Amino acid sequence: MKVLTKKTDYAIRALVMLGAQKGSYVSAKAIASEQDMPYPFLRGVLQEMIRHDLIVSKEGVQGGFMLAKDPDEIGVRQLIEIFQGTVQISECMFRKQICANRSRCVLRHEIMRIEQVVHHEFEQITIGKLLRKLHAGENLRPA
Amino acid sequence: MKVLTKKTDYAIRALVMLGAQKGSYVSAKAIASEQDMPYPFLRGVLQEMIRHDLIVSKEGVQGGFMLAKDPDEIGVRQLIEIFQGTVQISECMFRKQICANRSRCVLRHEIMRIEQVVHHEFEQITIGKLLRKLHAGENLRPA
DNA sequence: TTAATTGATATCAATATAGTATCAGTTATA
DNA sequence: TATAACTGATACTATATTGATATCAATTAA
Ligand code: FES
Ligand code: FES
Repeated sequence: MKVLTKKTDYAIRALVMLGAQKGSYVSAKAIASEQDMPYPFLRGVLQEMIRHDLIVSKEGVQGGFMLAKDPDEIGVRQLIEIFQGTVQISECMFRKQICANRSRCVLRHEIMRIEQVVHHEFEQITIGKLLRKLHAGENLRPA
Repeated sequence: MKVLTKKTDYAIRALVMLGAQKGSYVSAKAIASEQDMPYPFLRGVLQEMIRHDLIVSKEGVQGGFMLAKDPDEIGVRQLIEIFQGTVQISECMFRKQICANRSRCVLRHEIMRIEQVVHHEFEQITIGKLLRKLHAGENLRPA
C-alpha cells in the first residue's frame, strides 16, 4: 500500500524548490540534478502541473518553471488527486446481501469517513508549510 | 489510489460469510458462488488466511473453512496488512536538504501521523461489527 | 546563429494486481 | 473400498499501473 507515488513525490519536491527560488525561473535540468530525479520523467510531471495551473513556464535559454500561485494554496491533497486519481475504496462489497441500499451500507459509510479524514489531513500539508519548515532549518542539521 | 484491493475485499466478504455460519465448515466453492468471486483466486486468499491463523480448514467431503477466532478480533487493518503490506509513504524525500535527520523531518512526521489515524480507524472496523450490522438488517431492504 | 530550454507525444520497462491451471492428499458416504 | 467433494501447494498467465526513455519541433537569450 503506497501512499505517495513517485510522481507525487517528485511534484512536491519540485514545487518546494520552485518556492524556495520565488520570482526566478528554474529549469527542469536544475531540479532534476539537484533533487536526483530522472530528467525526462520530471519533465512529464512538470507539464502535468502546468496543465493544472500550479506552475508556469518560459521556453528557451534561461527558461524554466515558476510557481503560479501562493505556496500555501498548493496542498499535498491536490497533488495526490492529480497524480494518483481520486481515492477508490474498492468495488461495492456484499453486492447481494448488504448493498441493496448503498447509502445505508455501514462499511461503505465508515470507509468514506476515513477517506474524509485522510483528505482533510493531506489538505493541511501545503508547499508553503514545507517551505517554512525548510527555512526554519528544522532538519538541516547533520544527524 | 486504491484503498482496498480485490484480495482484501474478498477476504472481508469471505470472513463475514464464515462468521454468519459459525460452527460449521463452509466450502470455498460455496463462498465463491454466493459472493461471486473467481474460485481459484479465492482459494489463494483463504490459504493465506490460514497461514495467518484467521481461519481453520477441514479437508475432504463436507470440508471447508471456519473462523479461528472471535469475529471482533479480526480487524480490517490486519487484513490490509496481510494482503497489501505495510503502508509505505514514499521513499525518503528531500534527501539532501531536509533528511539529514529523518526523525525530525516534518513532512515525514505529518505523514506518519496520518498513517496512524488511518490504521486506528481501520482497526475499529471488525468482522464482528460488520456481522452485527448485517444481522440487524440495516441494509437488507431493497433500494 | 546557436545552444539551452520547454511542448508534445510515443514508446518501453518494471512492478503489482488479478486470475488460471494442475495435481497430490484427505475424508464422508454410498 | 471406491468415489466424488473437498483442501494444500505451487506454478503459471494476463492485465493494469507505475516508472522511465526517446524524439523532435518550437522558442529564446546571448
Ligand atoms: S459494500 Fe457496497 S454499499 Fe456497502
Ligand atoms: S522526507 Fe525523508 S525524512 Fe523527511
